[in-house]
Amino acid sequence: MGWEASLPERVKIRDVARAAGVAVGTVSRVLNDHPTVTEPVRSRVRAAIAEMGYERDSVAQSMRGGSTHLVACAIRDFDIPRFALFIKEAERVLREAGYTLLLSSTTNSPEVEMALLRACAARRVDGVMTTISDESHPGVIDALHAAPMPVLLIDRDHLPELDRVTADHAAGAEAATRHLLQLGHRRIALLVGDTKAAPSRSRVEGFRRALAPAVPDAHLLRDRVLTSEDAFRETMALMSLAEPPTAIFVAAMDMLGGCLRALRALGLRVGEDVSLVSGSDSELAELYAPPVTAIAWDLAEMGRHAATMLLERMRGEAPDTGRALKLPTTLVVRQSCRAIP
Amino acid sequence: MGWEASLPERVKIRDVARAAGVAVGTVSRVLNDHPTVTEPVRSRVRAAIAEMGYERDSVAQSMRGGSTHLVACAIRDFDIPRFALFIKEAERVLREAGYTLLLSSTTNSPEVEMALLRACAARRVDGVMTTISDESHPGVIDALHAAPMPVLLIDRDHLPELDRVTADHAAGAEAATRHLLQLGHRRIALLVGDTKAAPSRSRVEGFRRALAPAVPDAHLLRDRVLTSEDAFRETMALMSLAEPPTAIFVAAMDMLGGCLRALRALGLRVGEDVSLVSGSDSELAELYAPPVTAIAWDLAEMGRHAATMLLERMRGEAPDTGRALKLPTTLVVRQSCRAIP
DNA sequence: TGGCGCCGGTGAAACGTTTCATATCAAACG
DNA sequence: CGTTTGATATGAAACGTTTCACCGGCGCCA
Repeated sequence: MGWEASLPERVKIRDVARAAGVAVGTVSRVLNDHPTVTEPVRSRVRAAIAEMGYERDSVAQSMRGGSTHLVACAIRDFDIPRFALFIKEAERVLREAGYTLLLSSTTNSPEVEMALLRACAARRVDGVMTTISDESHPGVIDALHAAPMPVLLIDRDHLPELDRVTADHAAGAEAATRHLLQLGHRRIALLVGDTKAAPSRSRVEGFRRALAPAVPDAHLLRDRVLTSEDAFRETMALMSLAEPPTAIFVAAMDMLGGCLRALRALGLRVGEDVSLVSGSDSELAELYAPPVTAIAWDLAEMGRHAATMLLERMRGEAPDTGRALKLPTTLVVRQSCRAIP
Repeated sequence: MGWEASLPERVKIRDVARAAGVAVGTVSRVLNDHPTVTEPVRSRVRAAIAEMGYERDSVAQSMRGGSTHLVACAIRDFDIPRFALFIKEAERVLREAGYTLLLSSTTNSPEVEMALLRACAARRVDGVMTTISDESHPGVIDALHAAPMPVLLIDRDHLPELDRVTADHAAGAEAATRHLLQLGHRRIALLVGDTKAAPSRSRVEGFRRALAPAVPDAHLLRDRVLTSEDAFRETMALMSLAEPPTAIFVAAMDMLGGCLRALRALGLRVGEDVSLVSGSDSELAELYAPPVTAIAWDLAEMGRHAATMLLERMRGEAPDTGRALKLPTTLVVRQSCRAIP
């Protein structure tokens, strides 16, 4: 293999210095583009570096300097396909700024989240962007505040002292619900994720706001829909009620598939037998027959901004107070909702 | 914020030693569970660690020890939704083994890939799992061999001296093509990605094998389909041919959406006007109307095995020769293919 | 020509851990 | 009782870089 036995004895700054006939400090100054080094020396050192294939050891660099140029991103579950866009853009921005992305799953557990923050501190990670699963968990909140590096929250809005990027889920949910109301729907079911976290709570809030002064039927409000199977099960249950809903607003992220599977299993036609709005847009929503009305927002932009804000904060260019960016959501009206008498 | 000005002066091993009234070396031995520490000393040190909230600095640890417990994963593009499953499982296995995943996009460029390997060396990353965009690029091949850490290839099979996990795309493509042939199709279009890399080449190979002794019509063979827009464009072009194909095998990963968009734009019905097979399975394929016949393989298992094999290699538990794991593909027959006279 | 300031370069300390040779001490043994 | 042995703990070196106090020599001015 090459990497196991006969390690070619990594070349270090000392070897370069010896080869170039200068002191190690001088090589370091060349590497870091210090002005106080004369041209002949600089090029001699550069030549030695090139010839010997020297590569800086960033562990040693971090050891001395402090910064690791590592940024951690932690979310509940990577296989939420839409989140890939967030990560992709965040990684791009960070990479172009010389940072490396470190990815970790929180598995939706406060304990894991606390462990993660500790691990980031131990690794001297320069910055963290993360969701958190339970906004009122004191341990996690303490850990966030005690973190020795800047933390940016993804889609969480309850800690004004931290930077955060969110999508306007309340407005999205309100618009979706109004859309259904205008079409004459009164029995509207809502599927959301964990209401311990902002997105689901905001969606419920927007839902209630649109319904007011009427209040939602408790039977039609289902939370803790976290997996595709949950969505399948809840949809089955909803449509088996004595008085089933005339419309389903499947607001939990990427749960449309589970819902559609259930409707298919029940032999119900979307748009005909039950109207449908998805809380997040996807190719599936776009290309399904009929195409499914959905709430859309720009996850790539969200990732881009998250990375940018975190970079500013790490560089100390940000104000003392936490900054909030709330991205707009839009309702993409398609053909999955029918007017009812 | 807490992290900016008044850093609470991180507690180090020396402070713990002083508090416990022992030498730093002793604290280190307690931390690393060395047997040569008496119980009273051990518990005294443990108490001091707990009380002071000491946390090991893993940068310093790596500095001295060598291992960073970092594993890099690099693929072309994260927003290939199916790959999230791979990453998710790989991350889980690695995390449970005490490693942290470092994620990077290669942007399908050999230069970036070479830079990435150098950066991994500089960071003293313990292992790398990666795709590579051009299997015959000498620079990348040299870099792979010169890498000072184990490298595992994802879905690449051309370097027998390296570990690798692949899916049997050739068999999948062959099965899909036979399926279409049996239904009477003769003009079958194939959309694949970059044939500089194994998956696309294997798919073409399986396609040819099924067709033999007939040879594919060059007009119906489209490679370099890398984005959804490419798939859209190529599908439009194919169906506008004087003699359009009766079936499309959209074998490039996650390109089904683009293809379906084009067919919809042309007003062509899947199954009726043109048969369709997708080279990778997805919710879209499963739930589309009609459901789309697709080639499936277990990406989660692929990620799991990749991580496991890399862990074994890093621990030196693997044989000297590169190991290959080829996951089977299955053809999930749905209703997107019609028999033709 | 001698003193001074300045430029370019040097060498060592420091970062926080692990490890290794060494010191200490009690028990065991002749 | 003196010596060996074995078990624990100690202190310093080492990891590879950056930085900083310092030094030699050069040109400039008196």
